[in-house]
Amino acid sequence: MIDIKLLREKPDYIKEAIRRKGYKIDVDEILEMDKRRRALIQETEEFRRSGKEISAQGKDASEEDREKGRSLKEKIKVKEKELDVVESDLAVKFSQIPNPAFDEVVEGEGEKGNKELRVVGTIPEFSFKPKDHLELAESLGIVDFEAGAKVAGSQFFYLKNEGAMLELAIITYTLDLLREEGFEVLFTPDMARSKYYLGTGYLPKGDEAQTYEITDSDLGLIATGEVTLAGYHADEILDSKVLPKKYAGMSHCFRREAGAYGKYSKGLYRVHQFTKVEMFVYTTPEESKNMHAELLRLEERIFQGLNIPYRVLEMCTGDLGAQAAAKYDLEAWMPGRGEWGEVTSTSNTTDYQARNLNIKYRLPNGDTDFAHTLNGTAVATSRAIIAILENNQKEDGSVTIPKNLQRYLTFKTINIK
RNA sequence: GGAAGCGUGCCAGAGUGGUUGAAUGGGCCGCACUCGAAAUGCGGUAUGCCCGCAAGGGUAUCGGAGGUUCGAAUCCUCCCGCUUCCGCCA
Repeated sequence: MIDIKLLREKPDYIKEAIRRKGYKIDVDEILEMDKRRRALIQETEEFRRSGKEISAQGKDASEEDREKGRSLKEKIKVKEKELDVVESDLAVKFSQIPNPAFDEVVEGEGEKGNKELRVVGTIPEFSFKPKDHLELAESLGIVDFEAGAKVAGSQFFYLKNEGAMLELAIITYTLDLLREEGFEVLFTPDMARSKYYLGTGYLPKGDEAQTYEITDSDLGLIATGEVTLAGYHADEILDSKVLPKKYAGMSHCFRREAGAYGKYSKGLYRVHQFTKVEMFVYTTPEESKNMHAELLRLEERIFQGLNIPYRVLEMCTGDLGAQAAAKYDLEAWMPGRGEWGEVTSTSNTTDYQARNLNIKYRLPNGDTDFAHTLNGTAVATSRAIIAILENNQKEDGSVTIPKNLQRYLTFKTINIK
């Protein structure tokens, strides 16, 4: 959520921010509700104050005053009920206000407005028609979608043999690299309580529902390690001396992908469960933009190390989502379809997520304020595997393992069975 | 899954109905002492919300939600979490 004081003081700025992101929210209605809320608080508190005067008399309170106390109690109850309704209505509306994009983020609608910053690496030239990863993986015997569909449903899969080992190698390679860069490594829970996945912006209901919920419990399967990594320091006040706190979290990710059946829903590109190493940083407002650049640099380092050609996109205002003030994606070249495909995404959520989850930091002078949080994909193994298979395929259908992964594996190529 | 216990401030730990935001100790910050430091002494040290230009005032918060009472950290109910023991299990 945003700072409600900002809304009161600069409603026009917020209206403009909402417009830039392409949201439709009635700000004036929210301001009215806020006014009403504050008036009710004042009335309630005045009743309470009177009540405290009576109870402060202790045992000596007269029967007359006790009676007065009884009637005040009733009045408070009525006001509180009224206040509850106003507050919960306000909370629903207010939480829909998105995090304003930074001024420098280019305005645009949806994906079309995104800006390509650079292309890195060489797009491979094949003397034959390159196969897509699904065809490669199946003939190599390293993935089994049929069994996945039978046991768990469509868009679930088994990784087999070299495929499974490849996934582990990708993870170990990434974690080694991030440890070297000062990240703490966490293997996180794959489930979280609702306040954490809601607080990070992953909604279980609606047209684009992402999250699976566990029946008869407050738990849901996480759609990303961002949820458990943000939750790690929720309701805490971090000493500014320990910032930035950098975590590399490995988890499985579960996505319902409701309404997302499209052109690329076949194969590993869009699946209900995958493994991901996520980077997550807690820092100060002063440092968050630098840290965002840092996360992007690391994502590039990881993919350069895997020798995968990619391009960097800067998201326009219309493609940031509610949480991010700025966001970059890496798209890897995927020869099988002859197009770029998203492999990472890094967002600066400023204090927006920190407000939802109550993550603060303390300055040396004792003041506290909301921290800034940032997240970025280090590697989502399923999509990395697509890029590795498709870019390193040979005419006979075998695949060469990128050099930096070979030290983690007992084979240098995967051959047709 | 069964049984018992516990949940208080940055930490430890008092407090079982009356002005308790909460004793005491530790930590931390400031000041004094010192050439400097240690030790010692003195003072300070939660957060949200509401009103206010501010000074300041009000209100809430002792795991969470309800309830009893003029008054609850203290009593009652439910929930959540943690610990220990038993069972089961990787």
